[in-house]
Amino acid sequence: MTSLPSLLGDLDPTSDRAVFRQIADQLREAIDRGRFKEGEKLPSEAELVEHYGVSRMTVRNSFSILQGEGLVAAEHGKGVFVRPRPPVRRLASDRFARRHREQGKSAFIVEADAAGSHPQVDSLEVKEEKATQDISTRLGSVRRVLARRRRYLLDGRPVEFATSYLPLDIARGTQIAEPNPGPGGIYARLEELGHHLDHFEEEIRARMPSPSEVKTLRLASGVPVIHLIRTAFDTEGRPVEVCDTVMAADAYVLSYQLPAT
Amino acid sequence: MTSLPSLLGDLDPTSDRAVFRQIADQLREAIDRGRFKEGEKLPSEAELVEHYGVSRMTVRNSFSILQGEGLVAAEHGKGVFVRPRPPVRRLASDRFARRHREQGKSAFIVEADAAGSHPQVDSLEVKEEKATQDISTRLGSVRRVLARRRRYLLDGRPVEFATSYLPLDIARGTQIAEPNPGPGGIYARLEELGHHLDHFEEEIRARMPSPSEVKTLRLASGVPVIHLIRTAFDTEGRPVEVCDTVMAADAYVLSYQLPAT
DNA sequence: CAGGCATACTCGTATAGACGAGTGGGCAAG
DNA sequence: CTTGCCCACTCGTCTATACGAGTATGCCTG
Repeated sequence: MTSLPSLLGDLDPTSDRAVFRQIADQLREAIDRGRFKEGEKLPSEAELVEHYGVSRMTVRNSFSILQGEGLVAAEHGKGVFVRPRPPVRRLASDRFARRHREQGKSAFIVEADAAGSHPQVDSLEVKEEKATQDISTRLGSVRRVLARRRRYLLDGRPVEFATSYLPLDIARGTQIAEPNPGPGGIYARLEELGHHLDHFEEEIRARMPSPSEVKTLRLASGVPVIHLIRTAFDTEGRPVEVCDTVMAADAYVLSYQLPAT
Repeated sequence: MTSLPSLLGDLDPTSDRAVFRQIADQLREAIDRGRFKEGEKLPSEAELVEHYGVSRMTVRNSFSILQGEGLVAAEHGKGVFVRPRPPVRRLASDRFARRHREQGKSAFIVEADAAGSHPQVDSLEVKEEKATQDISTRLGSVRRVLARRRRYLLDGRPVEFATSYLPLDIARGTQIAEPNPGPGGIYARLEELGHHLDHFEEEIRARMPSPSEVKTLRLASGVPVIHLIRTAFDTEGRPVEVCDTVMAADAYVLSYQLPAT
């Protein structure tokens, strides 16, 4: 065990590239080439210290680069491991089509079942509250809204956190204000209430998570979030719902179909 | 200058939260509350060492957390600054509509001009090459493809890097294989060649950038990329182009309209 | 054989010090 | 006044050391 297998090369002392970057480069390349496979343990800090003849902080700096890239994850007491690329969940753009709604189950549950995963919905909160500036603008200057918060899990792993906002004059006193909105979800209820849906607008951003998002989604470091804001419009052009969704980016691929007209 | 303005509190020695995290928390909160504004300089490492009575590495650890979150950026010799949230570029889902194409200018140029920014296209490369497994699959098992690579800049800042892949039997010898594809871009040429476009499929992922992406997009640390793969289908259902796009996530909001049918 | 403990190995946190390198301002020489 | 140098301040990199805490293993004891 004195010398690491020839998986890793030597440092170039003449290079102006910082040592900890050189080490990170070599590890990254070894991972990319499959020398270290998904879930596999990297050499320990001590082994790399020995192999490269550098101090421990330097090795740790290298690891922290790779963590920032989402390539590896450290586990206290065990080692540093190559992060598995988790199976991703595809969100098709037609998931809110009326025909799906008519089957009664929510899009999330249906899709997860189809993929053979165990879906779960969590931390449901339904309450009236003051609209933020942004939500108010999107809903057309409403002051207070009904907020429906929930977290989605797949095989026990939280992957998505979503909040729906609805104007009180639409939602108050209806089943939409109940924890369980009934078959087909709130879109089905909206249509029953005479708010026939015309189209959705979706805005997509990606960014690094806030600490609270890291917590609720149990995100590894180096995993961004996809922030999706969907507004539902009825046939009169009125916005009837805004849904604010934060997704673990390593769990999702969004998919859209656009006409070429 | 002996004591920092009361912008920052004290450490809680009884807390089990690591000191460098407590410091990061305080700085983050101060930034969120606007105590430090966009572009403003944070206290220097030395000042924080003094204020909190910790070692320099501990302060640097705190900064590295905030950098990982994309909240701050260090500038060598100057200080650590609150990252400005750059103005974002919206990509509408109808940007490839035929009516836009008929005006002759590319979507990027038109949109940027409209937003009052100075657009630029860069590092153009057009060549035939072997298709990767993924591209080959998407294009329907083609072996070799025409690849068109280009980088887009906005007011001098690179924001997007894109590669279009086309089957050789469609593109070879046409103006599509020229550096300048002519007015309306390659979609206009495809239609002229009889490949009438029917629809597009877009796949969206978000992830941390690779080192080479950091370089070509000049990304600050803590900025994810949006990875968009668009496939264009003609009216016969044949995929005629795959466009692989990597965007700086802090420069873009994607926007889609979906029918509620 | 089963349970529990000791131990070695892992990463996490923190200190202290050293030198390098980029930036900007002030001062001195021309 | 202008030029150029020096210096103070900034972050970047690296070393060496120490202790804490989580994990796994194997041995020892009952």
